[in-house]
Amino acid sequence: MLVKNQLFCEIKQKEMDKNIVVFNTLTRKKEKFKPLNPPSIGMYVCGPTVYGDPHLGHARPAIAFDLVFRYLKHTGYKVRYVRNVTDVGHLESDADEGEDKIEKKARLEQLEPMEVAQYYLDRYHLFMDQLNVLRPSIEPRASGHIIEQIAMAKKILDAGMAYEVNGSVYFDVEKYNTKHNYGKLSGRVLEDLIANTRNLEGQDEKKNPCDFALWKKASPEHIMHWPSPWSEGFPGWHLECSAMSIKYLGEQFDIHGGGMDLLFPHHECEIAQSVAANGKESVKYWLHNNMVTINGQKMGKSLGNFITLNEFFTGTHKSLTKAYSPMTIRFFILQAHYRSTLDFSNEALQAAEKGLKKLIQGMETLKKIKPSSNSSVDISKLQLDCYHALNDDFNSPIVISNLFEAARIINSANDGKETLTAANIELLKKLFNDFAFDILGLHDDTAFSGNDLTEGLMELILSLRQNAKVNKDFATSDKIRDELTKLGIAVKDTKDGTVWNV
RNA sequence: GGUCUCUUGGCCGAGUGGCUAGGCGCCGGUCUGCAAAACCGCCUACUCCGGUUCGAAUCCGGAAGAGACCUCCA
Repeated sequence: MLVKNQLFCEIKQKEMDKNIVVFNTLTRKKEKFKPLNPPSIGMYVCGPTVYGDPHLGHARPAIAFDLVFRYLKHTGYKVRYVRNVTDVGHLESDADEGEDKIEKKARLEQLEPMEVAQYYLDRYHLFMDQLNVLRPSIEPRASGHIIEQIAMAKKILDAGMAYEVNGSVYFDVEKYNTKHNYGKLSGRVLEDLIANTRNLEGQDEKKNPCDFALWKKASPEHIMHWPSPWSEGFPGWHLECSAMSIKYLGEQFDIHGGGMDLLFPHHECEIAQSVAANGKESVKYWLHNNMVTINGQKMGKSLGNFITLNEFFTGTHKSLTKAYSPMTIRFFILQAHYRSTLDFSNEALQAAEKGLKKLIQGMETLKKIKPSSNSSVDISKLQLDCYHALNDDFNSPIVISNLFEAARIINSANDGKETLTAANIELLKKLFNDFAFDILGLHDDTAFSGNDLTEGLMELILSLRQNAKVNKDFATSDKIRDELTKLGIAVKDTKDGTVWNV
């Protein structure tokens, strides 16, 4: 019976994996997902620039593409997932006069640039691990691929699509656009771009304000620089992703992901670079996640309205009424479709926290359900609906709604209002294992304690002790103090009230 | 200013040309020493104005509002 059931599931699964549909930004339509070389899939996602603590906005693409990675693997594909680390290269065009971001921070803190990058990369890993985001197959660093980037810039120069000025190399957008379409991904028209691009200082080297740097000559105060045929310098903003994706996934690969804010110019430039260097586009499906908003506005570095993951986990940001566990954050993000904006609020986060708890408890309750000889529910429909939802552009909210329905069935069965057969129970277990744990990557961290839990508990214990003292129940009040002492917590009654420390 | 996107009930959020997710919250009930949990019920929405249609919240046009990108950003 059980074997038969599993077989049925496997067959169903094979049917399902051929029907994945993804929204391709390139065509602005949902398209049938057909890998270039099944069962292998190449996926590249733009990773973090490691010069600050990761915030809620960084969790969105990490989790969105973690879901894609997990689901594609679940359906039997062999996925090579590459996510880069930007530890050099992003120019700042404002008052900093082209100073490298990593470097700027380094000078402020009197550290080696690589020391700063390493520190924040470690922080990034720490928080992503807590969010149960799987590590990518390869995590290449831009600083480790200078040679590849120089080689690609050379190819673009050889193709006549770039020019050198004073040791810097720029991509010739206008020339490229005579043969190809610069703007095909973002839907922009070059003439409009030229008319609307701001003229920033220090850009007189460029033929056209739209041209972007492939290689930039380092100014004397620049400490991060590498030798190249053109100058001691550093690679331009967009080159690393093109060079590294092609190096590890080939000249053509299946999926390229990233935040919608990278669509232009970053991803547009990647396409131009690939076409100029290799004569063909490298990406088949472009997937973009939407932004996390706060008070209706994008949460981001530049606006300074971001809340770091560390602040969420400890409840230490002024906008937070409490600490939220990593799984609460993960669940909160998965409750919205990856292409929709997601608005942060304490209320929404608390709703996510309670909802997740309900699911986790449903799974626990399932363990004690006694099987009946007949069934009053159809579990396989829930399973099928979950597959349909994921096949339809990774619709996690629908999956979650089906899991809630499963939890409702479990609770009702526990109340004797529904009946479940042994097969039903097995299927429910499989449902939670596959979708909640394996694909959505959720697990039980309800015991997670933020700093405020200890504070709250101590406040409670000490108020009970105070009550005992007021009632002259000194046996109880002394017992509380002695037991706390045994636990390593010192309690002292001062004239300003009771204080404690570990 | 240019390009694009969005507007769903108290909140968060799916989705569809007719069968009107889900969570949280509120209220009522069952249960309960009290509470919690659980279950049942309730609150039934789609910015506005036109049009197409037997029928639109869903398609088309217009208006208003919000946002993203055009500069580093996930």
